[in-house]
Amino acid sequence: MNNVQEESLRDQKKNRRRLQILEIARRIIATKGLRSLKVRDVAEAAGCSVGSVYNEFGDFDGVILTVNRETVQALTARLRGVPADDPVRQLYGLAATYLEFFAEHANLLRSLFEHRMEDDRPYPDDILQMVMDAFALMHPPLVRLLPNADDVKIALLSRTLFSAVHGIISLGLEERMVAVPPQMLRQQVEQFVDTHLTGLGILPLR
Amino acid sequence: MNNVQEESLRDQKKNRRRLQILEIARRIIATKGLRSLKVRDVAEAAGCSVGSVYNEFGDFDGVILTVNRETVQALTARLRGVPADDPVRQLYGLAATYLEFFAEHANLLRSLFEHRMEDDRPYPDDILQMVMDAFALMHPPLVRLLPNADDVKIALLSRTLFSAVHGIISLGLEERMVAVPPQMLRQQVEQFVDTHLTGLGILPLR
DNA sequence: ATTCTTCTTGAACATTGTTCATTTTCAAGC
DNA sequence: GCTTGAAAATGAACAATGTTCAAGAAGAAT
Repeated sequence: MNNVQEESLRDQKKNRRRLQILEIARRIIATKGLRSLKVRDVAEAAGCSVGSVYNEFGDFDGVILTVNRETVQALTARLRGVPADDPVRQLYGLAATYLEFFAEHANLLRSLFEHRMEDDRPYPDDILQMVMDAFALMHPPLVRLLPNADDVKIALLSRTLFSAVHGIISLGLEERMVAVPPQMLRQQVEQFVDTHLTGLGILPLR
Repeated sequence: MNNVQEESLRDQKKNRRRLQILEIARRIIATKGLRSLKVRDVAEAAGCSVGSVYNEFGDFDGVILTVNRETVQALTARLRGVPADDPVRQLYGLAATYLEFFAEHANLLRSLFEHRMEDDRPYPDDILQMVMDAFALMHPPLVRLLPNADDVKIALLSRTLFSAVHGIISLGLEERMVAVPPQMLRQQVEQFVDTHLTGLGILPLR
């Protein structure tokens, strides 16, 4: 049976507007940081009233969370593009790709990791799950490299290793903190993964 | 010569008030998070007007930054208390102590690492420097363990390793993100340091 | 064409950071 | 102790920004 509902004119406009609001919000976050994102700026740039933003996203956090959701989706897509031919190269590739993506979209990533909800409302579960899933992308290559290890242990190792890389990169790119030159950071991450794989017995000691 | 100026009544009150404002701001951040910190709440709890807060700290960021400054000072003091008898134990101790401190003061640490300035004003240099100094506390034990290595390389390694530990802990304690049980996190950090020291050739492969 | 539903609007409101003219407080000089 | 001048405290007013909602506009249904 055919459930394809033809889209009404109303829905078309609604969708177009929704996309435009998100595009503008993302651009502002990316260029000027989350703290510079203002409802009125978004509404004006999108050519609609502030009420429409609320009508579409419930509250302003809704806009931010939707941008964050799309950020982690884009990140995951990029990470999935890393070749899976050789597991060791794949691990290096995941770290290097994360660095690239973070460097390109630093403010968007900060929005994803640093945004806090008002009061104590919980962060949406689906976003958290997507982040964890992205961090689990080191799992398959690690399984191939450590075929005798417990699968639960590998899952934990994957999260740990990716979290460590995240820490190195997010602090390294923090222009607030004595900016590490990008080229040096790349080397730094590579060296780190290298040493850790050596410690796991995957690479030979040098 | 004796420069000890006896403190005027005026200065006494000023200092007392300053301390009280900071104490209250810290308590609010620690218990309800940075986003719940409001000038009026602080002023009321400190028994003074909002103007006095501004008079003392310039703007509201000034209050936050002062709390953050004291947080990194307290952190550094705790890290300096780690015994330096055995360098390997010292490294484990630094990681474990960071975990402890982070777990006890999660919201204060998040304020330190996640607070962004309005517009694009730069984060105060002295705070950044203090954070880097704290992260450099792994330098001395690493020098002892790798006596033949280049000192600049060790400095970088110290920052890398501490940043990695920071990433594991800050994401692990993120109750937003599928909370890792604290006991497990401790093990996780220990295992991580273990593997990395093995990769550096400091510990034997197992 | 008419009616009904839904969406849009933007002025009004609520919250919160910031300023500043006025008042108060304190210390110094007489 | 009183006077006076400087410094600080006050809080009402202002500014910036998130949020709501009654009224109107736009599209869908008949």
